[in-house]
Amino acid sequence: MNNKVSIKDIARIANVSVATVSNVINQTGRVSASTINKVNKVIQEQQFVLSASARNLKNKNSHLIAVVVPFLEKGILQDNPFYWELVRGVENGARHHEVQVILQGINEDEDFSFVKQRHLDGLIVVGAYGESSAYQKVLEMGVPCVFLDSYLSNPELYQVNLDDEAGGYLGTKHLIGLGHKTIAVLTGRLEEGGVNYYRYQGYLRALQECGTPGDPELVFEEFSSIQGGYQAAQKIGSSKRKISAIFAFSDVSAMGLIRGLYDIGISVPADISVVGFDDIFYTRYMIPSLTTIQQDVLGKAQTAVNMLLDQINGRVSSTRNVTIPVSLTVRQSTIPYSKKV
Amino acid sequence: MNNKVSIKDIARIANVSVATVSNVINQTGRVSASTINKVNKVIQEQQFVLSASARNLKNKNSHLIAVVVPFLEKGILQDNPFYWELVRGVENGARHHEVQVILQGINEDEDFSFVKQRHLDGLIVVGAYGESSAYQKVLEMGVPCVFLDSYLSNPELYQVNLDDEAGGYLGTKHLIGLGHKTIAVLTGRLEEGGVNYYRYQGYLRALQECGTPGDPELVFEEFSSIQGGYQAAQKIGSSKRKISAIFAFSDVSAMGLIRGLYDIGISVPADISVVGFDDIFYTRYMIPSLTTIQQDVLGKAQTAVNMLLDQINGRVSSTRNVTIPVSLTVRQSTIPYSKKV
DNA sequence: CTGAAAGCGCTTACAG
DNA sequence: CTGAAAGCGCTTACAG
Repeated sequence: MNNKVSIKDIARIANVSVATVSNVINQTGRVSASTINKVNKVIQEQQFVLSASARNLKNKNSHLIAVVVPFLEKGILQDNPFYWELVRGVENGARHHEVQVILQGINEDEDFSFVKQRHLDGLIVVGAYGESSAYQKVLEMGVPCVFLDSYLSNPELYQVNLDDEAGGYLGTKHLIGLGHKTIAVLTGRLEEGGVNYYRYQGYLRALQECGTPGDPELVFEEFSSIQGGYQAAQKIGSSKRKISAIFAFSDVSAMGLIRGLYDIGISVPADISVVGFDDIFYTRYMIPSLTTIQQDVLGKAQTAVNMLLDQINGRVSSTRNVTIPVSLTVRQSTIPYSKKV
Repeated sequence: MNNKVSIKDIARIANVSVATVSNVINQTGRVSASTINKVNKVIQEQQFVLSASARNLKNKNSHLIAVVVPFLEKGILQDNPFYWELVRGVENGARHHEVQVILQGINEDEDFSFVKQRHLDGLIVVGAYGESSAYQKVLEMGVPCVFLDSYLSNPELYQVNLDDEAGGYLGTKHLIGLGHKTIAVLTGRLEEGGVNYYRYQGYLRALQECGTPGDPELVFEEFSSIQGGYQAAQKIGSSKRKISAIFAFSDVSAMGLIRGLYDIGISVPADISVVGFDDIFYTRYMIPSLTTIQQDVLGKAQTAVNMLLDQINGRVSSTRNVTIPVSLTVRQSTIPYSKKV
C-alpha cells in the first residue's frame, strides 16, 4: 500500500496549510480560486486519497451502513434469492449517495456492538418481526434505522413494508373468482405481527367475503423455502379436505410445492391451482409459469435506503411508515375449478 | 449515539493509564491479573466499545474486506442468484475471522480508490476475466486480493477457479454417452481466457475424442441469464442442424432455454436434452429436473476468503491457484437419443 | 508490571 | 483568504 501521502504532504507540496487543503477537499471555508486550483493539482499528481478512518474519527460517522439479515440457521445467511434482490437494491441506493454497505448476518443474540464500533451511519434491518430482541437493541442505540418487512408496533420507527394483507386478499380472491372452494394456505412461520400473519389475514378476509369460514386444517405451516414447500406437498396430498387450490406465501415454497405435488402424481394446474408470492426472477419461466403476487423488491429496498439517508442527514420526513403496493400477476399455474380434469 | 465512553474514561475509572487499558484489550504487554480483572470489569460496566476508526488510523488496517462484483448493466448488480451464493460464502468465511465485508459493485472504469480510502485489508474480485482493467488496478495497489472465476495468466496472483474445462468435458461426454450426435452449446460471452472459454474447450475435447469436429453453427452466444436462454431458444429452433441436445453453460440460461423451447413447441427432454452448469438451488426441483454440472459455490467462496485472510495475516501459502472440482449430476432433462419421441 | 507522551490523518474553531 | 493548534480515540516504543 503506497497510501502514505497524507493531507500534510499535500500541504507541504502546495505550499499551504493543512487547514486549507482540508477546506479545498470539503469545499468549506473561504478559499481563493487560485489556491483551490493549486491544491487540486497537487492532489491529482500525488494521487491523494483521503483516509476514511481519520475523517471518521473526527466526524463520528463513517459513510457506512449495514444491511442486517437474519441467519437461516446458525452461521449462514438465508438462501432465498429474494434477499439478494433486497441487498442489490440497498447497494444501488447507497452507492448513489456515496455510502458503502456492509453485509451483516445476525443471530438472535447479536449485541449490535459492531454499530458503535464502526460508527455506522445507519442500519437497514430485514425481517425483525414482533418484539424481537434485534429491534429492542437497535432502539437503545438510537442509530438511524429503517426496518424492512418487519411490522413493528412502535409508531416512532421507520418502516417499509409490503401491503401483505392486500396481497393475501388478492391471491385468494383470484382463486375464489376461478370457482375454487377449498383453498389451502402454505405459509412460513405464522406468528402474529409477522409478514405471513398479514398475508393470512388477507386470505381470511377474502374467504369471509363469500361466507366461507377459515379452516385450520387448510393451513400448512412450513419453512419458507423450496424444501419446506416440497415437504408440504406430502401433507397436502394426504389431507382429508378436497383441496383444489393452494396459496403459497412465497414463490420459493410454491416452487418446491409444485415439484412435491408432481412427485406424488398431482399435477399443477390440472389437479390443483397454485398461487405464489413475491414474483421472483424465475416465476414467469417456470412450466407452468406461476401466478403470483408481484412486488417491487428493488424499489422497496431503494425506498428504505432513501428513508435511511434522509434520517442520517437530518432531513425530516413526515412519513415513517411506507407501504409498498402489490399486484396480482396471473399466469399458468391457476385455472378455473370447472376446468379441472 | 452514546458512544462517548472512550479508552480514556475507562482508564480514569479503573485508575490506570490508557496504555494499560489498551494492553488489556489487545492482550499485549505485561499486565497483572488483578489489573486485567479490574479493567475488564469497568469495560463491562461502561459497555465500552472500541472505536474502529481510531484503531484503524493507527494500525493502517480495517478488518474490512470487499467483495467486488461487476455490474450487469450500469448501476445495478448482477441478478444471477449465483452471486448471492458467493457473497453468502464470503460473509460466512469472513465472520469467523472477525472481519466484516463490504459489498461493492463496480463498473469498467472503477478506480478502486475506495480501497485506499477505507484501508481495506483485502479484496475478493469476482469474474475479472482476461486483461480487464480491474485486474491491473488491483495489482498496482498491492492490496491482498483473491480472484474468483477469473483466469488471469499472471502466476503471482491468488486465484480460485472452477475446473471449468472438466465441467465442459463431463457434460458433453454425458450427452455423447446417451447417443447424441448434434450437440449445441449455449454460452455467455465466449472470450478467450474466460470461464465460458474453458467450458467450451472441454466441450471440444469431448467431441474430438469421438472424432466429431466442432461446428460454429452449433455455438449460441447469448447473455448468461434467463432472458438470454429464452432468446436462444428461437435461434436454436430455427437452426438448420438437427440438434438433439444442448449444453447450457449456466443453469439460469438453461432455465430460460427450456421455457423458450417449450413456447415454440419443443419439449425437454422428449425432443431435446438439456444440460446446465452450476447446480443452483432450484435445479433439482424443476420439472423436468435439470441435469447439470455441480459446483460447491459456498465452498469456493470460503476457500477464497481463507486464502485472502492467510495473505492478510502474512501466512505464506504455497498454492496461489486453487481449482475447485466439479461433478456431473444426472437428472431428468437428459435422455438417450434413442428414446427421443 | 505500569505510565507519560508522541503520533496516526484528519477537521474545526479561532486568530490574523 | 489563510494558518497554527487542539483534539478525535487509539497504539506503541520507551522509561521507570
